[in-house]
Amino acid sequence: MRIATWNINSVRLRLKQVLRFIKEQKIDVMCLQETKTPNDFFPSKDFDKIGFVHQYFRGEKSYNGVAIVSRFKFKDSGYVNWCKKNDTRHIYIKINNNIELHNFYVPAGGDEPDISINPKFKHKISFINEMKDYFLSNTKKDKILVGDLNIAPLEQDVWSHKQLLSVVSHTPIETEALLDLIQTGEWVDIMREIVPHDEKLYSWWSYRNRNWEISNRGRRLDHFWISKNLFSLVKSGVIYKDTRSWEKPSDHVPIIVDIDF
DNA sequence: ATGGTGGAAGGTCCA
Repeated sequence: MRIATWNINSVRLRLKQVLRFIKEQKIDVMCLQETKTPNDFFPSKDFDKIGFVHQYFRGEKSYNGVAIVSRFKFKDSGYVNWCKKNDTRHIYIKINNNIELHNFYVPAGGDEPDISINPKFKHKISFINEMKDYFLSNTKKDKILVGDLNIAPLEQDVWSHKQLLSVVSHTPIETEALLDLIQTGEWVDIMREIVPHDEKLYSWWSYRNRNWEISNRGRRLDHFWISKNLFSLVKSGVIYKDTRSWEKPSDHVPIIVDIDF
């Protein structure tokens, strides 16, 4: 089974790119973040046409929104309202063998990395802490977690560790919280299991840099995790950088993982 | 030190 995750920054504006990606890469289950559209306007029929008739999505006007579209039937679906908000940042489904697949869009956190003055940053930290509590109390062992977590946890997950230490996405408060979440949840960070920690690895390049490929000031904000006991089933994992060069690109690129079930 | 760009809106917020 080939599962992919991608923050597409508007599912309606990026529809052609998503369909092209699914087709070219032969994706089976596609997880999307930042769909930015209410459920009534989600382009269901366009996914039906390519055989992705199994769909679950939660969206809202202008902001957030997550979706899972699949060529395989899934058993169950649901979501959690994190931080007592109803802001469409999470859904899950159960794929075959009752494996839970969670799709997250974690708050970006604003500009100021200080919970006492920046409510957005406080929200982000609370969100990560709630995820930790949730997966500690959810004792089910067979899980996958994907999405835009808006944190680049390791030194080589950003173009300059030193220069980004006080930039939201790479502050110690965030990176320590995320690494703690990985550890306590007994997750394997698949891409970092495959790519050595001393190699740069990014999934996002800002729109604000026209020469994004030359300057290569990226960050690894997007993640694909799996429960430790399932990791032996993972056959490959790739951050698919090509889409960043496509016409009208998202600023994020997809992650593709092959799992043997 | 600042602003650079893009998306959903149709002014302004968010990333």
